[in-house]
Amino acid sequence: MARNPRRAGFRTAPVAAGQPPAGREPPGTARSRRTGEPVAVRVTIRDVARAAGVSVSTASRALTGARPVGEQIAVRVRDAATALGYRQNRVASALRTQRTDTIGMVVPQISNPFYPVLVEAIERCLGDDNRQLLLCDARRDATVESARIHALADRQVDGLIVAPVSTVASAAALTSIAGEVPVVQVDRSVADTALDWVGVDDVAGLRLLTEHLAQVGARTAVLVGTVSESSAGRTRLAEFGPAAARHGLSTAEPLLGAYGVEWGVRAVDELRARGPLPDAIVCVNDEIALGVLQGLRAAGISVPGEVVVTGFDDNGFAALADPPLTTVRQPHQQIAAECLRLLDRPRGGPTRRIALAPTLIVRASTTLR
Amino acid sequence: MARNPRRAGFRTAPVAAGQPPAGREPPGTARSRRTGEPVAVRVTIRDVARAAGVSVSTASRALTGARPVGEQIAVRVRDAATALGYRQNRVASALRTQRTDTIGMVVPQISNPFYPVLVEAIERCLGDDNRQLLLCDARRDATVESARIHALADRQVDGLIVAPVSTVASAAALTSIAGEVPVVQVDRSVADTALDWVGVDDVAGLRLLTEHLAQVGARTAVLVGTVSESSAGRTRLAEFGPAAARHGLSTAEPLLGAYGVEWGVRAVDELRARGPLPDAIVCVNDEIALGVLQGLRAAGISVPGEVVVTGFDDNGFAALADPPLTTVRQPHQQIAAECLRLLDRPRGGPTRRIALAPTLIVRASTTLR
DNA sequence: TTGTAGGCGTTATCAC
DNA sequence: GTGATAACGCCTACAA
Repeated sequence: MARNPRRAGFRTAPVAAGQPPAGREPPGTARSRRTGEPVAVRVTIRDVARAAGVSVSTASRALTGARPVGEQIAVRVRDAATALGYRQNRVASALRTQRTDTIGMVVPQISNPFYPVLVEAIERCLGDDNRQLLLCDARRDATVESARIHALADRQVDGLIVAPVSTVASAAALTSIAGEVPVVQVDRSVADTALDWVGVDDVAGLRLLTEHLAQVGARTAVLVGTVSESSAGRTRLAEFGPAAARHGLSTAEPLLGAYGVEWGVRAVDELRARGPLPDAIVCVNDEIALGVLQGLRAAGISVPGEVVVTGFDDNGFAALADPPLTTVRQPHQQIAAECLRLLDRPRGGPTRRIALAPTLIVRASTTLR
Repeated sequence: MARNPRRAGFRTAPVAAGQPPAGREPPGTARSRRTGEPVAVRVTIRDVARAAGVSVSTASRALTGARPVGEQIAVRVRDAATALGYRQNRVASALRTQRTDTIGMVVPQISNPFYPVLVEAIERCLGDDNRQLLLCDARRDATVESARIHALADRQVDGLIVAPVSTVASAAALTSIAGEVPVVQVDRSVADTALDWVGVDDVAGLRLLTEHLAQVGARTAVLVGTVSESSAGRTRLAEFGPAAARHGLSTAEPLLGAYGVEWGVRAVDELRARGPLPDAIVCVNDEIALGVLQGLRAAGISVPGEVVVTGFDDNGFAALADPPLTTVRQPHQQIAAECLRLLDRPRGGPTRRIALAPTLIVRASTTLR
């Protein structure tokens, strides 16, 4: 029974305490970028504890405030930390606590001007709380998106904010990852209704627009939208008809194309080929609207004289267009705040879909002067 | 001597092997978001090793490929990993290897449309390499910037890409952090010349612009720039005079204001107050140029008929302006690639400043048809 | 080639 | 309130 000295409970030949293994360079050794000489070996909490003459545990408690600690000692530890220039190793801390204070975010394409503003808003909320944002771009590709989502989860982000590339193709990865980390969808959403979502209230937005169009005297309107799989486009498409009807606007068959300015330009051609122009052209986003304005200008059609045009989002360049574009502004800061609120709330609550009210921004593209 | 059984080399009452401490919930226990029940306890490399019937080290080697491993075993391990749905815990890995496969980036303001394109380019390069981008926004504030830089360093990013807020105020934090993590400046730079920098070749850009202006018949030109501390603005300001002179353009005193569209609009007023307009208005970036176009339009001055206008950056909306804006396009993808190349190169090399050649994009704002 | 045994830096548990 | 210690999950020097 006692023949094998290595039974459970014994350790084999432990190295003498306090004597580092040596023989290889410890991974923490930094080297100066310029000189190549070793510099500023990382200051750990052990160093702080030693300098303050306390144990590592006490130092930790004094610094994190996890538990009460003697008045005098707290000061000594903090002073030592400052003197040594100690900064907590967040990686080690994360391994232990399972918290990274880092939120992951995946957007379909950061160069779509809608997202930088949203990112900025989220980053602002997080920064106030001393958390960081890990941002990924899905290149409008659900496969890339899935890889990014997993990469973020592997890095133990505390939460995940995703604007899904596709209503259908994004669903699987999102649903599966939601089992291991809190997830909130923003702007767009997948078909799976068990996932939280925060975005603009498209119905309200279209109501604002159609109401305004009716007020400026439009009788007929057409929607220029996208065939894309994005849910925002779909909702706006679905809600346009009813909203228009409620305000006495008659509508023609919507024009659907690819997301982007180019489509807006071409849509004008398609529209003219149909026959006489409607009173109003309602675009599902500002980029298409900017394309439409460009197309109309090229065709020598005056805005708002012959036709009025609206966008959606207020992407920062809408105000600079010629004529400046009437549009619906998204409540970015509110959206950001709600996303984080949902991520931070205790798990187990019901699924939420939060649609926030937008603001109508009236500019010259719908108003004669 | 042997009185104290706890001398170095002995462990005190280790817990029986294989018997978890119990009494509290292990941190890795996940709970379903919806049901609150424990689900899918984290799969670690131990589980994989056990399932494959090998030791943890062998499993690690098989998965990371750090060292050769038996053919059969490799397959067994990989199969087990797949079957269990094992995914590496990057936090633990990072603690051990001191690598996070994560790059930090700090931009002055992500809603400045120049940066999303750059971020996208960098993200693309990284994604190809299975690395992630940790993005922060400095809110145009060097204090915030410093906090962000340190937060990223504390998270052990493998490198740091920074577009400094200020030539002077950003220098201290950047220089100090460069001692512990590779840093490269992008677009803008601080005064400290010991830091690597990658950006566009402003001199070449201004040469392209002034050459083009001379070709289209301009004789006089004025620069609309910024008083900001950004280095790009400074360089363009400094280089404008010489470049113009080389191509026989006479220049007036530059107009300097705040970064942004509004300044462009106002600059037109200031310019008109001076007297007759020059032949060309050269703006240090597209946003100012868009403002100038708007201001000129409001004043009923025709572009390019009475005055020609140029921008800098080709920010995506330059093409949509009325008239479309002649500008200088930055080589984003090249800039991104060079940043990463500098970060990844072995330490100890000389400081590099890499200025990449831009492209002139001629549009209607300088060309009569 | 494979297994054993620390240890990366931190925090949580336990005993005092 | 304080200290000793183990463990988070992984990787790797060393021994076999």
